[in-house]
Amino acid sequence: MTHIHNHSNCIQTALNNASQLCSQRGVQLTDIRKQVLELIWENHHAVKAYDLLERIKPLQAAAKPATIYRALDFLREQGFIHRVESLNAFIGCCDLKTAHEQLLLICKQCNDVEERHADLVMQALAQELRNAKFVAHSKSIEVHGLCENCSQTFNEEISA
Amino acid sequence: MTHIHNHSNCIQTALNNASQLCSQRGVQLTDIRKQVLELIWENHHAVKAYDLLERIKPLQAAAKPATIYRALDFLREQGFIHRVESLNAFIGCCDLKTAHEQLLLICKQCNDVEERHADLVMQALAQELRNAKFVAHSKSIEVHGLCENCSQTFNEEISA
DNA sequence: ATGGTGATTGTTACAATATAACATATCATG
DNA sequence: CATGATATGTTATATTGTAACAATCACCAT
Repeated sequence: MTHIHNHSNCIQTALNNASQLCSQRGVQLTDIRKQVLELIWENHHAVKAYDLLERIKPLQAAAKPATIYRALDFLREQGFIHRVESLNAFIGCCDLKTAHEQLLLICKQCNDVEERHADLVMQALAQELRNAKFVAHSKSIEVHGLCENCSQTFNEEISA
Repeated sequence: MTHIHNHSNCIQTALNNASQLCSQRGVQLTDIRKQVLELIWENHHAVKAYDLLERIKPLQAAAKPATIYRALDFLREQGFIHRVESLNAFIGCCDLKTAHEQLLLICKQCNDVEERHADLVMQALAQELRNAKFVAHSKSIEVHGLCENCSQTFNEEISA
């Protein structure tokens, strides 16, 4: 994620892609699902399920935990979002086209989550799994730390 | 993890190493902490905090959630256990000597968790983090699937 | 030995995350 | 417009994890 970008593009792209893929797949991007996806895309932070619940209530007065978790399940099955395991939280998937296995870089400072393909990491991992004779069904690679911007800020602060 | 092994060795080694490291570090491996570590090492499955709570009650009648979570915090700080993020569960660390960043292979069938060094994966990841200019504080790599034994069993079943 | 200090544990209460189960409504299609 | 599948409403509860403060214990200097 570059620090400065036109985020409304991100949202629009995500919604358009999801909409199109749902049509292709014959599944329904209902109001609730779309609203949840839109709320997740409000920024590049990982979002908690109960935060989504609070934020969807103006739109869906009847919303309950199950409302959110069902929408999240759907969006995950369709590959539109990732679950950040180490945070019990969720982020929009930036890359619906290619393989849905990515590296997540989670900044402790600004809370942004950056998604990266990291082909070489995935290749090395695939080799390691062959060595281990382990048949993988799903992979999660999550790194916590400071993103480029925040580590710069940090350095400026301590040298000031 | 090989399927057949003398597990009492695993437990003894883990407890001895922990004990020795605590002495070196001037921290206390109290009864509770030792008992929790021993319970975690009862097998190579990931263990849930509240399962530990039930299982420590015969030994510590007063045990409450905080009892377990405090012990888990301590054991993690000391690097004696890993938290399996994708399971909200914990396993003993098999490798106290080298870097504490490993690949966890989690079998859906038998629930065993295998820890692997995966140097090449870590190298590729380090390179990717340099590319991203991301300063890592902690890493979690978790793969769900079938271990060697269980995938063999599975193949035998479907060919039978 | 003894008293002070920080570390550890006891205890109560509660917050945060997630699911089960069943009723109702909506949709897509014949 | 009837029907089955999909989606949502609703209530209740299970699971996971913390906060806050009191009591106790371990260690060290005197």
